[in-house]
Amino acid sequence: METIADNQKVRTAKKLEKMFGHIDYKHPPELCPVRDVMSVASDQWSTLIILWLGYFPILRFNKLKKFVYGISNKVLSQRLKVLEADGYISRKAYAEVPIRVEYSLTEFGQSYVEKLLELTEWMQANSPKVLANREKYGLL
Amino acid sequence: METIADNQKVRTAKKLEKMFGHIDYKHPPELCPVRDVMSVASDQWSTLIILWLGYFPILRFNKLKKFVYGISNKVLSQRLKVLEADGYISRKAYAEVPIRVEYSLTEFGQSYVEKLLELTEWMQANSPKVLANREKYGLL
DNA sequence: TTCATATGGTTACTTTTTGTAACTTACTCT
DNA sequence: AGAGTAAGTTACAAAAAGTAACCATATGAA
Repeated sequence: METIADNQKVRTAKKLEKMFGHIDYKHPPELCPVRDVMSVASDQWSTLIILWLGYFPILRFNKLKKFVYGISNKVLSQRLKVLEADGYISRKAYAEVPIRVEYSLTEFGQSYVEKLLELTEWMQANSPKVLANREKYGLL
Repeated sequence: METIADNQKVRTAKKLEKMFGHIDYKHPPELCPVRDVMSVASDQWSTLIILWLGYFPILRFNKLKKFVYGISNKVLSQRLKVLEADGYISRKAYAEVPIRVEYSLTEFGQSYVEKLLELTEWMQANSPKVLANREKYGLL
């Protein structure tokens, strides 16, 4: 038997489907494109890596480590692997001694970093507000 | 004494300062505006919460929990607190029984979600590429 | 010769963050 | 009386992240 709550659920589900089929109410996370790409976007280290590669076309491991201030070898190495596998960056190793490895954005990564830069512009402009809010709530 | 490497460092540092004073080479993370705002942007759950509140102006705890598929009570409750403290959302509790709590975006949160939506549009458009890359590298 | 430095990582161990699932309070509906 | 609802909290387990030492190989310095 259908209750009022059920009715509401159905209406909501239909409304959702119309408005944004891409984020379905009952969508398993692993099938949601937003979440999928967000596995990179919502990782601070990956985001910083991509941003720095957006500023400098080619960066080597240790240079990257200096720019992405505070990252550990372990996490940097791990993120680089994932970013490469996902097609954001490419890795070129030269058979020199000591070995030289160059990281750079792929075309895909380049298109992503452009979007990302728009978001960081907002961040820079609005950061004072966040800080003000935090002070207001006694978080600083 | 200044070595070639040191020279390069100085030049790089100056170049950086000119190009993007906002992400300083030796900047402590806690003073970097991008990282600061990114503490929200680079959290998947916070991002999804804000996106849903961007679609529906007012959402209650359990509704939000259904939309942000897979989030636990614990994490939802925690993220809502932080988002409120940072000024992205506001919380209104009504002294009813059972208690009713309404969450909505602040003006600041609204301005943020607009930027965020631009990024998710890119995600939706480019998700197939990510999936293709993953397949190519045997990650699927 | 031996020590120090550099590269691009890896490994073992610890700490922090997440996820899971049960529980709470106070009232309503059956 | 028993179940259900709202908005969480709590204790415990699992996963992720941080820390620091280590690796091979070579060059340059003492």
